[in-house]
Amino acid sequence: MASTADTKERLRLAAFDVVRTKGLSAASARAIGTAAGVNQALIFYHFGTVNELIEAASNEAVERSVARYAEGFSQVTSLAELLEVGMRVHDEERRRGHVAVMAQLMAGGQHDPVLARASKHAVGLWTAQVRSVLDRVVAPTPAGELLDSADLASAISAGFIGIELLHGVDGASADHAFASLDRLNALLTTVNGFGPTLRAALRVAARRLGTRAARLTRPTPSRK
Amino acid sequence: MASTADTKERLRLAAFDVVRTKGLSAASARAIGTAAGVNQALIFYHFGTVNELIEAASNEAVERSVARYAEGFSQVTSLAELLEVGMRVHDEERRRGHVAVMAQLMAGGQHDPVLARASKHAVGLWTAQVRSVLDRVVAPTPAGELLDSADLASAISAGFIGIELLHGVDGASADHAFASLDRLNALLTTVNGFGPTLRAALRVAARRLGTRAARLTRPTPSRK
DNA sequence: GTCTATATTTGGATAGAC
DNA sequence: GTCTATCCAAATATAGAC
Repeated sequence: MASTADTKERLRLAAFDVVRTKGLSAASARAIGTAAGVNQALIFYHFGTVNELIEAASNEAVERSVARYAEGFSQVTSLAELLEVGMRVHDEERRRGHVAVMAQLMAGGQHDPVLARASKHAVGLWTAQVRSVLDRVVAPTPAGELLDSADLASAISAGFIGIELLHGVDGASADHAFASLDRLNALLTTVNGFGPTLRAALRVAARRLGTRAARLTRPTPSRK
Repeated sequence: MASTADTKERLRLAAFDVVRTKGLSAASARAIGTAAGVNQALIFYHFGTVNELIEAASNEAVERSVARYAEGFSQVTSLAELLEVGMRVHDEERRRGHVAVMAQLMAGGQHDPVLARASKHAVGLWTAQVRSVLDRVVAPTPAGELLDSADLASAISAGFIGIELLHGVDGASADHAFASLDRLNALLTTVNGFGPTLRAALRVAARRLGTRAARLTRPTPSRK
């Protein structure tokens, strides 16, 4: 009592699982079909190509994940709480292998348009979620004057992906990187405890340096 | 007038080039052999397996790269200068496709021990280079009291990899992430302009938050 | 919708001539 | 050391029976 039109669902789940446990390069039609307990030919019948199946699998997974934590994020009221919730979410998503899958898709997406689209969608959903919290919670605070929510949200996404890859290759080094994020966050939270004169001094100094840094960045716009 | 024992060298360069331009999944023995202008069988004769060739190619490239910028890093005397040199190096290495190759290898290294070893070596060399500058230049300053050089160096490496992947999938988003790094650096540099009382207050506050953040981190040690 | 069978291509790897 | 020829495994994708 199983095989109806949820064969597609089983294929999506199996595809996600194979990418998660064995990596993108091992996610062949045969491997996924076997994992799903159905014939590999059904992948092409239902999804067209293997990568389109993987895209569907990723989309489904990321949409569920973001929804899963949406309430938790909505209850955040400070930068410190955002740190706390964000780290809990990241930790849980890491354990579930979801970050690993995203990293695999992003690497594959560098040279495959379908995987690129899937990656952009996944990263975009997480970034939007984080950004909305930043806008609501951090923007009105002193630290918010020094940061741009879109910038920071993208940086957080990129950082998590980078740390995930580092982790799979050199776990100790990834732990170091993670510890560093804590410190920077602590610094930001500390800024929120500053008085008005101090804030003004910070803002001026940061602005001076910010424009200079921006000038250095410009040589590499998003050429693609 | 060419083919002597530098066939190995041509294979290494070709392997690097194929990974750079077409990605790891397209780096087959045949593709690399063709790019090198030699027969694919020579890959197995000289290097054993394709991945071992790719490892040799990566090792050679990263060693040359680090040496290439070593003098520039050695002349850095401040955090602001480190930002400047670091961004110039990153920009140049990105244009040369070296960051892209590292990202490909790290993704592949998640499930392949040879590629994992190559990735660890590459990331390790860059991290060590950055760390040595941090130790020399930043550690004695007020910002240095808030940061750990090993932590920050790993975070920088991870961040660059993450941004690279993000760039290939959503260029605009990657630009946002990069801008954010500038701002954080500006903030750190600003801290270096603080007077002694201010520094002390910062240090105490950061330490308080740091230990709390560390407690949150601990649940995910470098399991592998 | 699902399966079996198969056409076709591509990839890793080796044997053996030169 | 290098090449040709080749074996074998695995991959995508399709045709056609059920």
